[in-house]
Amino acid sequence: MSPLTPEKKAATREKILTEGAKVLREAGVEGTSVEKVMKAAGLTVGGFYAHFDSKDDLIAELLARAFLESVSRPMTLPGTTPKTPKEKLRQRAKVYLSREHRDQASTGCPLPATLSGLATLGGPARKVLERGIEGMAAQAMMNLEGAPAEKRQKALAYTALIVGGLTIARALGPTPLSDEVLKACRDLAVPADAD
Amino acid sequence: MSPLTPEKKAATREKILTEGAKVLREAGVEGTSVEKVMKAAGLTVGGFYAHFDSKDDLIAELLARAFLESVSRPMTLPGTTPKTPKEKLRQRAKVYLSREHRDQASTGCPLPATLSGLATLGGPARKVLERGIEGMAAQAMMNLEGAPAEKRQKALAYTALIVGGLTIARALGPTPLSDEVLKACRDLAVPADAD
DNA sequence: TGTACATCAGTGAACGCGCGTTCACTGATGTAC
DNA sequence: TGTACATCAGTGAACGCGCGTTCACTGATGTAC
Repeated sequence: MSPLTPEKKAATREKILTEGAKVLREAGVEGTSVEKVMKAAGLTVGGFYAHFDSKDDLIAELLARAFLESVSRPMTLPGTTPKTPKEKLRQRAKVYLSREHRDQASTGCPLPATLSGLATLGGPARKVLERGIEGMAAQAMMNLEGAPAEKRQKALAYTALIVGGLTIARALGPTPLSDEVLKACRDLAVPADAD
Repeated sequence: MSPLTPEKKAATREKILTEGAKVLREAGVEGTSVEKVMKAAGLTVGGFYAHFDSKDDLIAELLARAFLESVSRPMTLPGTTPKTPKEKLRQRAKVYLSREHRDQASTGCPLPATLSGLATLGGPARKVLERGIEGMAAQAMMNLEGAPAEKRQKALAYTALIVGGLTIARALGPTPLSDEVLKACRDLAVPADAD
């Protein structure tokens, strides 16, 4: 039926997406060049267009996947088993706002590197961002209490806080001030008032 | 002594910086091209290097100025006179996280458009960012209560929250979700518990 | 006061470079008979 | 089973473009005498 096995092509596409995800998280939208991604996948530039319509097409797909990963990422630290919703939120903030997450951008949240670049991009990428923010907020909502409207509002602010903290910390690099920002956001994200 | 009046040259430099500031806030570090800035200032590309060593030199100066402005910006709404520290903080958040501030990037806070790009830039730009964050936090600290260490921590988290909220809102554009994010951050920034 | 000269802010064309995209090609794979 | 052919993922060179930067120039301004 087909001259090449479709599985092989799909595998190549997967490889491009996997490597592209790393590049995107490190270099942002504008820093992600087609050649860089293809080289990382062990291929040459020209072949790219057998898998994607354009660079924007790739970026949109990468963002969509990155958000899915980001949301489905385990919220717990290895070796710990948080019980209460509050503990879960605290662990999530601890992981998201950790020095490790700040310093290893290539496997972490894609938002800090991409947020600024998205304003330039067109409609599709913005829709992806919208779904991504909704996803992060929905994840937080599961561990909040109160009326739905109140929970949603808290979840959105919580999301903005941890994203803002990580974005600033990444921009500052590994410095004392950067560490301070991370800690300050951890504490505001989940106040230690109740338990 | 000199062939041209130095005042005139200084005025031209000022014009480049003024117009450059607008471009930077709208287009970010990578979107700010020397030609764009010079055209906005009513000049041609070549003349740029009579005033600045390089594009990076311009960016660093623009950022430094933008932070100064951002910090010295009045925290009050026209026609109102907040009295208590809490009221001042609330007004600051209201202005910073307003739809107007989100939609008019060219005259607002430079952080959302520049944060992602700064990771790429070298040491000087990072130092400028550090001073900028310190400045914003110091401004918030003036209206916080408690022990100095506690105040500083709260101020840093407050800064990350409003910057994160505005950055996400700008990336989303003028949408209902974007409005929700702004409101959610305003409420978390200054809880309505005490007065 | 008038003329010749020096300075230099700003002009505009050119440079090398990396980008996204195109395209003629090649070679491995699968089909037809 | 063996041979001729078709397909198409991937190659590698080329394209047009915008970028940061350079550079020979020009023309208004100020100085020297």
